[in-house]
Amino acid sequence: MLDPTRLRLPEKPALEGLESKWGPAWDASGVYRFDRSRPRAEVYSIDTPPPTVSGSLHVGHVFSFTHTDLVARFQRMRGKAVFYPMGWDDNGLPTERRVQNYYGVRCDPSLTYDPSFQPPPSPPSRPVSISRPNFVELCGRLTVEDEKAFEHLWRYLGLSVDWSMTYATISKSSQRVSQLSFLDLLRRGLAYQVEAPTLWDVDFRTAVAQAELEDREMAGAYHRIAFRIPAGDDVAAYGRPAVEIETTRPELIPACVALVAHPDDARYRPLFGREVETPLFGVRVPVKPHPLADPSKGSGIAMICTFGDITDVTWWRELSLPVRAVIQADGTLRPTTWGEPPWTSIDPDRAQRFYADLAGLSAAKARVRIVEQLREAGALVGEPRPITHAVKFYEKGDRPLEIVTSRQWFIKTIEFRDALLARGAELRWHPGYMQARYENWAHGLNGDWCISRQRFFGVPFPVWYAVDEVGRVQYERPIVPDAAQLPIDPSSDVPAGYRADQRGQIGGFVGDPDVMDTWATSSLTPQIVCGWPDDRDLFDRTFPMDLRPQAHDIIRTWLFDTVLRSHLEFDALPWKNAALSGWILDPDRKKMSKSKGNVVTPLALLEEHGSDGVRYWAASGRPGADTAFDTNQMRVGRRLAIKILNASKFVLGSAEPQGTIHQPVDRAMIRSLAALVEESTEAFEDYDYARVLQRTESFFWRFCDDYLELVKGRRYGEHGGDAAGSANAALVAALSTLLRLFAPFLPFVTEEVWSWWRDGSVHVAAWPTGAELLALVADHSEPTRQLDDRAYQWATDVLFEVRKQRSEAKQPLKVPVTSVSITAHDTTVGLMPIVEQDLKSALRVKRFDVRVGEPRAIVVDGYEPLS
RNA sequence: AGGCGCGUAGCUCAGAGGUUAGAGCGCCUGCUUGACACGCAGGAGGUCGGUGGUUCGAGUCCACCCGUGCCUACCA
Repeated sequence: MLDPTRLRLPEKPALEGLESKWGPAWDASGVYRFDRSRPRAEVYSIDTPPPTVSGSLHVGHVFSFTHTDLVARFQRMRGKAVFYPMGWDDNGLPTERRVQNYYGVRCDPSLTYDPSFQPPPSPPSRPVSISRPNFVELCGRLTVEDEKAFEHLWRYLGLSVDWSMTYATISKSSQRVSQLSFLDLLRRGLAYQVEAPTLWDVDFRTAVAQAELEDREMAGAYHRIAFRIPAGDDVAAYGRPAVEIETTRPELIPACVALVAHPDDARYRPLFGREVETPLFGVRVPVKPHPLADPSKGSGIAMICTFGDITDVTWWRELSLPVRAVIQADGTLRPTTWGEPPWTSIDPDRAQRFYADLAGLSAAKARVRIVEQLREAGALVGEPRPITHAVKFYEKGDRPLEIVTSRQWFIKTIEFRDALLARGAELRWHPGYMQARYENWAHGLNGDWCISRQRFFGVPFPVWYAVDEVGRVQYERPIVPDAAQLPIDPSSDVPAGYRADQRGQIGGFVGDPDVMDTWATSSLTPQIVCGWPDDRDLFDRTFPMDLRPQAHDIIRTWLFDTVLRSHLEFDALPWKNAALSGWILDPDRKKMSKSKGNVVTPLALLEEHGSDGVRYWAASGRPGADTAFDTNQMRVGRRLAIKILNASKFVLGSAEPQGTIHQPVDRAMIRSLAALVEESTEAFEDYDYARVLQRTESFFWRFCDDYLELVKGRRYGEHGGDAAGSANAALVAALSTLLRLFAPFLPFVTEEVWSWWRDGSVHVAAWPTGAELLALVADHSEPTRQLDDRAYQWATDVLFEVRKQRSEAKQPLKVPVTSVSITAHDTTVGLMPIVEQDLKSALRVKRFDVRVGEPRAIVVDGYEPLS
């Protein structure tokens, strides 16, 4: 166990510089390299979240990535070949935005590639227009820089990633996987294209998915508006000349196609099947019954517009209404000619006059204008009533979403809802209650997954369309490339059987202009990292994966979509376990975010508190629990690391002679350490790393404060070589065990100490077992165990009591205690000979006067005056 | 509105039905002790959010309520 010739103890051990010492050493020795010769059963594979590189890593990333590393290190020490790659999510809108600002450029897809283009040295005030390939090149250039900075931080933090296995979501190989999977879904009819109302961001001018929505509270107003019931109609049944609706979006009146009320609503039943006239525009629209209409909302009758919200889409579809769309892709009201279907009016000139004022305005401006018009026309009943209400936004957007009809690609989701719920139940969630969020989301899905985006930097749809003799694009029959060709970019590559000069020509072809949503590629991370489909050997050794670690706010996107893709592709779960990390909260309990200006630079944190210190803080956050940002905890972690250095120096500094562990106190310590190991292993297997750290730490402090103090004199040989040998053997065994228990949490300090006396890395040392400790002790009979435990307990009781009295007497420790009088039960008194020597040394007590009696008393009689 | 967390010392958190509810930080009092002053020893500090219930026994289980955070939803 201990080789004195191997021992190298530093004079003054310190934490400073351990990160830059061990990072490169691990890299050189390859301790974290994945051994791909191992069979699936001996592999532990991790589907690491690829952080978005356009931006910076924040303390929340450090927090959650540490959690994954803890598990990876545990599994590695358990003997698994850990498959732990690292990815970068450089695909998508955040990168586009960052490149635009960083270089001062804008993508103009109509331009052609300029091979000699160089971005201006500093961003010009007016952005430079560049072609899509040039733009994509700049995205690549910038993300490479970002990825270097990210890797440096992760290495400094001590993530035990195999750095030879990094991937980027925009890389050629990721694009190949993404396009292959898409084409496979297309072939099987699981991906389809359709022109339909879709959620639309008017600033980014792209479709977005349901999963990217968020509600924001906005100021708005209810407008009560009168729809005239045409003369000549029998209005007696309704009894009034007009019906009043309430709306928060009066600017959509020109897009109104019907009114709707609940079928059972007696107030409006007389109107069902009749027509009413829209104010200002005089368009006749039917009044229809539908159960979704809520009699208690507004006036109980609503106008249906194409399209104000998702309910409008439902009504429009289910009631077979026409489309009368006014909001354009850029969010302004379109020019429209009244008098032609569907823009028919009883008074087209009047309608045209009103509308001329609105055309071209943004929705917000049109709202203001139309309220004036309605007021003048007498159609506004009362004044608008201000309210605040939840409005749907694209999560990265600045203006409310609109619903715009456009041609988009979808992946079938709805019909798999039940199967996906079953997959969710099959997955092991850590913590378990996170499954509810997945189920919430699956239950709430209201459409298939829209994966096309009208953007530039992303994985292109690998399809072209023929253009027929009259110039129509044949969307129904996409031309697909051969799998071997992938990845392709249809905007520059040419389909088989065509020439490049036929692009955009009659009888020629066009490429699909869109790119895939970033989640459409991110949802394939298991396929990407495990080598599907080109590296079948790697795939068989790593898939389905063991663990997906991620934050809980992207269950509805990354986790759900990955389960969907794996279900569709392999009819299997992509991983066995999902571990959800919580968020980092401010001291005031709000989620830390950049906008609040309270994000700390992670590297500065690591440098100040040491990577081990920061990891200690992160590891104290239980799976799934939101955790307060607390530099105090980092200081505590740092102190623990320093304590490990010093205690190790003590243990190793005088570890001769080694003997058998035969002293009751030593045996008791070893047995309780064995119990800790068993508990820790079980907790770690259940992903409860926080518990392991907490228990190990608490054991370690007691070990230092009580056990080390108790055996200090003995191990220095004050009570003979045999007694010293037992203490030394127990100390060395305990140190070896504790270092390995701490290794996943504090990789730097544990490796440093390990290197003083052991060959190889602690991070590939075997995870400790209770059995290996118990084997060091010969006698485990019940009477012996009880005696040992009672002796150790009694010794710590005396330790505590005498320390307390010395402290109250304000006596320095160097002052010897002349005698301690002890009154106790006879079984306790019987323990005194076992622990008396240790206690005398530890407490500087000259003599114990012991007698049998009740009640128990431990009394310091006096202190020897210093000469 | 429905669902899921959380509520324990001033702060951050452990307490897996069973002695007198714990730790760290902070605070107070001592102490340069031969691993460590980046340290050591000791002390003060609690109606376990509330009300009922189950139990020999509840911080722990059940019901309801309060506060707080998040997820979800077709709120015109």
